[in-house]
Amino acid sequence: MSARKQKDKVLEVATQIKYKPNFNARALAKRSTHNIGVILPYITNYYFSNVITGVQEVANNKDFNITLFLTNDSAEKEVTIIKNLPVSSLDGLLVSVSSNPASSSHFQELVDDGLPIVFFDRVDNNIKTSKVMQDDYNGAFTAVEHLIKMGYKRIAHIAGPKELEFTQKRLQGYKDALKKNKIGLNEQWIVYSGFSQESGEKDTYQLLKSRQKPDAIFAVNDRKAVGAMIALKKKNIRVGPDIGVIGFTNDPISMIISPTLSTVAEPAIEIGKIACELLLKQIKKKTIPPEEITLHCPLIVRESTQRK
Amino acid sequence: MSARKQKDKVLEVATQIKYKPNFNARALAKRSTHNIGVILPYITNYYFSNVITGVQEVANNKDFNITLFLTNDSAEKEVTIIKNLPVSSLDGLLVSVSSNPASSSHFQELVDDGLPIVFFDRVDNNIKTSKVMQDDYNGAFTAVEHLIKMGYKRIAHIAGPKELEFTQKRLQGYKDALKKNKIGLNEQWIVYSGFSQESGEKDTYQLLKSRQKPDAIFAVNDRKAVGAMIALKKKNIRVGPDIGVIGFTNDPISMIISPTLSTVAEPAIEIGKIACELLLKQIKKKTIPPEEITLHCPLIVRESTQRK
DNA sequence: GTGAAAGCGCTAACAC
DNA sequence: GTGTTAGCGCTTTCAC
Repeated sequence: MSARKQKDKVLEVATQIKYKPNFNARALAKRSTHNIGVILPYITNYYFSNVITGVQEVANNKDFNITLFLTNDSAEKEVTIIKNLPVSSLDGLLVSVSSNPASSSHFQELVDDGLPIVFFDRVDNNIKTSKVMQDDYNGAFTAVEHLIKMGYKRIAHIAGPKELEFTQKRLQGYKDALKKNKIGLNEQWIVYSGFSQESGEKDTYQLLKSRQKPDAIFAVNDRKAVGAMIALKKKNIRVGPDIGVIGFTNDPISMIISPTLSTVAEPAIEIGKIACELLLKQIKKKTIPPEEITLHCPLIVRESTQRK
Repeated sequence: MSARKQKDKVLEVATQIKYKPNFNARALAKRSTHNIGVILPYITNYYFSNVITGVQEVANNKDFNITLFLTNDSAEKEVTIIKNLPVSSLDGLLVSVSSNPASSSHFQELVDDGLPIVFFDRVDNNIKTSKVMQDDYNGAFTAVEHLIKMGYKRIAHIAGPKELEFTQKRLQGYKDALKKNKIGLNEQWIVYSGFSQESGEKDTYQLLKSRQKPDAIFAVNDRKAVGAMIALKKKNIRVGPDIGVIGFTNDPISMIISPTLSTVAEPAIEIGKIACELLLKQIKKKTIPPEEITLHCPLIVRESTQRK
């Protein structure tokens, strides 16, 4: 029997007896697992669930599996997860950090150990690795300039937690758009809190109590914007004519709520795909230098920023 | 030095040099990986993302990691995933099947190989394993009886894909509620299609074209109900007074849309938790017989089923 | 109890 | 090329 035929025969028998290689043995011998970890705050929102979908798609194409870790946006849980991370069964890590991180040392240790890491969305700038994010600064800038163009003059901002990089960028975009258009900044009109719809509602009540009421609200994300709209509706204030509202994300809810919500779109799936591609590239060749990629966020105009 | 002290010393040094056990080696020797796979259609919706969150919570507490697989609701992709499943690095599997499955053999093979499997939500009744689901039949029954009590008489149903178990159960609940209340069944008022909002919108246009128009719509899920509401709004038909609408899920959007959407609540997180607990139990002791658990779904009355 | 050795299933290095 | 063997890092068995 020729070598060729013998090989075919072996292969045939292999499928016949349903031979499946043992991945643990292979990983042990090769020191490579074809498995990447994904750490993020939660998946029960539009943005993160779409990022994961993007990650999954490219990972799947390259025969990588993904192990999911949820921090529930708690810095302590994040540290616990990292401390117990099954590093030996991970070729790399995709991370979106929790709010209020105490330090970066837990991530630094992993990097020092040689584990490839790529941050997305909520990045940790103390760590020298690849990062992919949306253009938070320009997105915010565009949103606020849109409000100004629509004739709003007293523009408030309901922001996220102060510690997060992207919160700061959106805040800066807000401030710079005001400055460029020669509109004074009122610190009372900036409220910091969490990312939830409830936070948005509360923040809005607080704004409505200020001596000089704002005539527009730029929310750090769509969920807070929805909260703001609910608060305004409860106070019988018309969204648009009385107070304009604009969000950030382009959550499908923005098209369903009434009036429909103007917003800045985040390319969530794309972020997931690119982050995963970057990580895979780094896994293949550990020496490539870190890259930082920023994706454009288009303005989407709907009803909530129409004065009439 | 005493044995006790020596042990302490070793442990101390272990943490000092940051010793981390190799999980692949351990898995290879123990034939157990502390890793479970989760296969589901997608995570970009309220229900599945919450199920995952529940799964994650109990898995995490027991030091199990989860590997995520997304079928994108495609039967072919599901088969591919199963064929390439890294069985040797999985202690068990949690599955919600895709629509239109061709057969059950791919799951049966895994079961035959001794891999513990628990189905949730979209179960495969050809396979003898544990299953956890919501009470689809009674949930649907309650929803339709609620419509009848509110005075609606010509009740339509926009359903999901015919092949899925839970679609059939919700359909049966619909039919039985009509029968019990002596309301004739009109087959024209039952429309089958996908689960998306767009499907709900299309289905509704189709219903509006029928000779005798329905005065209420029971949608198989909230997304389709939202689609129905959008269709009705576009046709200037008042949701509630003209045509009542009720959904199934209790997606947060049901509280945000206007009018707010009556629905039947699915205990998504609970489903995830229980499914994972059941799987972990089975992993621990492979001989325990399969269990089937059904969770109650409470009716939630909101504005979309108020006639005035 | 304690310590040595075999073996989990695979890959890579080595000798032929 | 082709076939053999050592070794990945752990657990478990077995002899002491």
